[in-house]
Amino acid sequence: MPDSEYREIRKLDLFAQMADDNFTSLMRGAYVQNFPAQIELITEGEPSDFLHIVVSGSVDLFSSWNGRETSMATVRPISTFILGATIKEAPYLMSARTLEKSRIALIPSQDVRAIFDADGNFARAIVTELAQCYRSVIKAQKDLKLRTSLERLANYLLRQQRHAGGGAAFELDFEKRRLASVLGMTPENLSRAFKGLQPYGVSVTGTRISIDNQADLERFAKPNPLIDDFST
Amino acid sequence: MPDSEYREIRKLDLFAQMADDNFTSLMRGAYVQNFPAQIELITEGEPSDFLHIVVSGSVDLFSSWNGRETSMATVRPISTFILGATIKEAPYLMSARTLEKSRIALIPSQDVRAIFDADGNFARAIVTELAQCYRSVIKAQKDLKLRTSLERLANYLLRQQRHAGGGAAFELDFEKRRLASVLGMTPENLSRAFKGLQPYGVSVTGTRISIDNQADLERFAKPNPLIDDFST
DNA sequence: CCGACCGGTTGACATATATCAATTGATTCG
DNA sequence: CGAATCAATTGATATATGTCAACCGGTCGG
Repeated sequence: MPDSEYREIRKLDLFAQMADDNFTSLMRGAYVQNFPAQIELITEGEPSDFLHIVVSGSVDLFSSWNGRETSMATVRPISTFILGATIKEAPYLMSARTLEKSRIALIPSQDVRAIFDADGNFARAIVTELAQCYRSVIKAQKDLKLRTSLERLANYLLRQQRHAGGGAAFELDFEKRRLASVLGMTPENLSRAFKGLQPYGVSVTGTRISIDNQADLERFAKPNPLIDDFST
Repeated sequence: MPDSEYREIRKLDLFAQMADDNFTSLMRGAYVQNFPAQIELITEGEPSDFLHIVVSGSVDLFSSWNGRETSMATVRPISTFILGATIKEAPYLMSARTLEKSRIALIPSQDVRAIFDADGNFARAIVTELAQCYRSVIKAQKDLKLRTSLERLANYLLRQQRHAGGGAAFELDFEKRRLASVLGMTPENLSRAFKGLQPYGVSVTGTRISIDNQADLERFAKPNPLIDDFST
């Protein structure tokens, strides 16, 4: 593993505070691999042998049932995924596929569990990370149960805008079809939802979004930190 | 706190393996209180000062936005709730109210965090519990995004049946209006959904459910451990 | 350059779900 | 008991969302 990557991973909240020795031994067992786009990295139901870290590129977490499929989340550098399965030593609940050419680090789950016992700082970091993931899903659940698809889109745009720096115009970082799936609707409906937000000053050209009337959109979207603020 | 309760709480996965001293000091700071039905114990957005444990009775976790409200989960003895907020030292994401007369233990969040650092077994238990909660919400999310309301009800009935011992007839443990909210539908629709399951051999009398054709219902519901199995 | 392909869009339509209003049936309480 | 609630149900209707088919416009490879 190149030194720059090693240091990037080290800087992750999950690893930043742990003892050098422990980090080194965790990394000794790790693989880092390049994958092309559209490769299925893990499949739901399989045993969770590795904790995954997206070093570059991006990964879609999705799930299927009875011939249907839905995107649950997108993982971007640098963060981990399937921490829950690793900790519980349980099967993956979601599948993962690369969205683009991606570099992924794989750390054997048993090493993670072993070092958890040996390193208090690492243990605390894992708990914090897990609690973060847990709370994120609850927020997503609230978004889904309490809002219509139009409201979900409006709030997504406000979040994305903020994430992109807060300017009136910004880029979607998803393909629209995947955005539709993440928001729990069909691509056709997403298209109509964008139209439905025009009266609130939203205009769309390809992947470029422009929010022409911030106050109006916010009045409609009613963003709420207990649903939309990712950081708490 | 009566000795029997003390021992009950001690037996919880979360506390079973920790050192006696640590458990004792955790309990020393704890309150146990009786609440009547329909009391709001916590309100979303407030700081998470206490980890809560339902000793007896039952508690509804719910959430509101823009005048709408939805049930997220029901907590029954003996288990904890809002562990995520306690760990993150972050505001509650859900409100909680007693569904019936209930006995609740309250452990100061800062004590939980302090003992986490001091007791490796407790730390490991917290991580396991958190991972469990996390995975449960993901399952709920999949249930919601991948299934129609009829399918959600069918699978709920199968889960409930199993939980009640597996016999053809069993009792709902919710009021129907709350079940509707948990399943993400209106009470009216739940009523129609029960009708919609009649062709698959489901009959309903008040809160009593009878599954007359197990195979038929399962063929329709297509239960899947990665969504419906609570234990993994 | 052309044609195949693919994502996105649009319109027509079907289905699922919510809403509103009214009724029923059980339970509580004076 | 009888009035008042309240959950549950039902029917009529409205709205939201999904499905299907057609079309558009870019991109890519021969």
